[in-house]
Amino acid sequence: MTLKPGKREKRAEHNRKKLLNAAMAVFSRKGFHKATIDEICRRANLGKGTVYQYFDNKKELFLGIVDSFAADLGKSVESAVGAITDDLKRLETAITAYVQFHAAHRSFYRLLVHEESSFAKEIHQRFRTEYFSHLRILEDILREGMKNAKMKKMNVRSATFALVGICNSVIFRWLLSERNYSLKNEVPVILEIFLRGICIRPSGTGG
Amino acid sequence: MTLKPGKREKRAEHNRKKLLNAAMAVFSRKGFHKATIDEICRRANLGKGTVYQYFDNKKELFLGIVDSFAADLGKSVESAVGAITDDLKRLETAITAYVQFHAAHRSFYRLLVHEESSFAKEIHQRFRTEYFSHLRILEDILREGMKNAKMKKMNVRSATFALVGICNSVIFRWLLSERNYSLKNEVPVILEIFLRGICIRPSGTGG
Amino acid sequence: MTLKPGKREKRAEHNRKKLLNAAMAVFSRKGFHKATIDEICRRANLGKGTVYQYFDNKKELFLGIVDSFAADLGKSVESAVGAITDDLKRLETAITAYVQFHAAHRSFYRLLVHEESSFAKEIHQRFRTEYFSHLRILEDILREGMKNAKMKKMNVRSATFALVGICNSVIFRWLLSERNYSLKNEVPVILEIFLRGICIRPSGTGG
Amino acid sequence: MTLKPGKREKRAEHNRKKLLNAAMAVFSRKGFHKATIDEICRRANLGKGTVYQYFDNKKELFLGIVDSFAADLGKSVESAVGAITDDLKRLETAITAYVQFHAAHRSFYRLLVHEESSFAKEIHQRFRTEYFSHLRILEDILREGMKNAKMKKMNVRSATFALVGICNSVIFRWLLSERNYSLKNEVPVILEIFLRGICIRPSGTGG
DNA sequence: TATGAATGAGATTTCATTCAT
DNA sequence: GATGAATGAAATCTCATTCAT
Repeated sequence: MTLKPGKREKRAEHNRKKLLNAAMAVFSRKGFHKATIDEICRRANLGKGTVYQYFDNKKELFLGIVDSFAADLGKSVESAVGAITDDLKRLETAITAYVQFHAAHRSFYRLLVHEESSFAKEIHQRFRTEYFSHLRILEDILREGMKNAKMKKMNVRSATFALVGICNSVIFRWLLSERNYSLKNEVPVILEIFLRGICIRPSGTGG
Repeated sequence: MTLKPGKREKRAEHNRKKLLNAAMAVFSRKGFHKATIDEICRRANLGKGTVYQYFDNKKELFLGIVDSFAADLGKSVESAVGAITDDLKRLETAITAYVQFHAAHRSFYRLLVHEESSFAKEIHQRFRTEYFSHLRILEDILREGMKNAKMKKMNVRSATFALVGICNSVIFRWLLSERNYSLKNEVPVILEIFLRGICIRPSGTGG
Repeated sequence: MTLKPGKREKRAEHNRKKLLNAAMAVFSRKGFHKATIDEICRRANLGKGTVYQYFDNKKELFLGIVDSFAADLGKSVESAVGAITDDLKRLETAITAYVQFHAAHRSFYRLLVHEESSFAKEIHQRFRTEYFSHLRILEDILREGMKNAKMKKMNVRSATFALVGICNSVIFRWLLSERNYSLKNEVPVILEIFLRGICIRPSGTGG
Repeated sequence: MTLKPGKREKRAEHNRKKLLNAAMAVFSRKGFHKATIDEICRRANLGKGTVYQYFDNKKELFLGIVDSFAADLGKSVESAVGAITDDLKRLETAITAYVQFHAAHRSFYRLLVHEESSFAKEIHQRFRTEYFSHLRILEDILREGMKNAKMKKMNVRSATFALVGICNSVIFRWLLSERNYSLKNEVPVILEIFLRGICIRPSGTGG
């Protein structure tokens, strides 16, 4: 019980890590609200009070994870990009790193991007036809465009999701902002990117 | 309280609607978990028990809203697209309808896409630098590309969000799926769309 | 909807009966507390409000059943005993009628004598050994007595239950009374009946 | 609040006991359903949550009492019987212990045997004549038998209750069983015991 | 410093009863 | 008379947080 006076901080750091790991596991399985401190500290093999030694409250614990998760993600992308100089290559590498990091930490990704994952899934399952009737419309348009040789042949579903992803992200940004710009004005941007991409001369790039 | 003597069912339907509206308002302000049945029925000017006459439980109430919301969104996009025949025009119209519908129902959109809106905001505010260090990297790449005249000049932030949107959406789709395809293989798709768009002949269109 | 003025009472009586039957069924399956008015009137094919036309409240409905049940039981025993004159024969007949009536209405019997039947069963199952350790002791005594030829050879379990039944019933009576007599003084009565019965000359009667 | 500094477990055990006692008191006054956790923990001077630290739910709390009660009853009978060797003496002692234990814990006995004591009492009071019309018949028979010198003179009411007790207990046993034996066949057993007792040679014993 | 028993505000849900139609 | 939508008091149970040990 009595540690050499030098080991104190060591143990403290160790416990903090144990807690973060346990919390990460539990939060991403259960979502923020359904996760309980009890389960977290049981998993960390630490007393409940100890949690409050290191984190002010449940929310701070959660944000503590976000913190370290975000830092890791940043580092991961950064180191992947590394010394690459070609812009497009850098972009590709960054995207790959980003995507793979999330695939590797899928559970927590869910937590961050679609907080209540189980719910999202349920909604999807129940309203595949209902909720995604607009998705269907978009799909139809794209499919038609491909048939008419106006659009590149590719996985329609992927393209649709990409489009919706752009839209949602733009909307999301707008919502988080002070909303002092018109969302409608973003439509051309969305359209431009989705239709023709951001490259000036799309010739001469490998997939 | 002042109702035309037009039958019981009339009122029943009326109350159901009142509940859905109240629930929509409360859920989207507070998120699913923080919203309370109490507040919902207070806002609807109805007794607590009445909620349970129409919905089995809180979750069903929530899904009841999603249901009608999704139906409305679908109808909105559909009717906007209407009789338009040109593919690209259809697409633009659909996107506009989609974006505007969400802007008009922003509170509920938040609920669906980022269930615990307040949380998302908090994360953003607290970790603007931390969490979005990868965002910064992407931004840098894009900015550089624009400077080097490799990419179109546009709002860097918008472009970045568009890119992240595509990525997230693709990841999300993968997570909801049975994951029997490799996420890594989606990177070229993302890249292709983001860089060169989905149109086959990008010539002759102004930004 | 408008009945001939003479049929009114007819229907009233009919509905009352329907309710009593439905209530009997539901109460005896679920016990008093778990039974709901809803289920009762659904089963009776009558509106919820109608219950309150005939009975002041749930309890009165319950007592209404007890009432008619008790009346039936009384009639059943009475008519069985009928014109029989011999005392012992009367007794045997009465007991048979009593026992059989309860067997025929077992569900409601449970309700009356062991109100929360499911609970009683659960207790029995969980504590067969625990709770009935005293039962085991009694059984041992009786078994021993039979072995030593002091007691008649009979089903030990039946005899034990009979004994406990006497005890419980006597205790029960005492509890319902003003308790102005000593329960201890009842022990000899119990013992006398159980050991030697209430007949004066037990000789010459067939079992 | 004033506790010897003797460890956490000490207090834990102490609180568990306090809860059991409080629960015993409340349950036996109100019956299972009318008893509230609130009242129980108020009486125990403990927080509501504490109840759930020790017992999974209300039912388990209830069964927890049954458990300890049953154990005590068993011990009580056992120790009373102790080293007594004579069968009849053992029996008498056991019965006395059994009866007295219940008299001492009358409130809980009520709970076990007639779960909703208040109800039983109410029925008795309201239907003394109705419900017990069959009791009256039995009483008449016994009274007649005593007058005719066929039965021993004793408190008619006590004898009647004893008889009904035997019957009910036998019926009860049958109900809890798989019912693969005929209840009717138990009538001779009941009759034999009630009329002539279980002793083989009833001669030479005074009432 | 670490612990985990104790806490109690607060949430969901049930259901007997009322009363306008 | 019959109905069943509306009601809201009341009950059980959860769990983040505190604090004595």
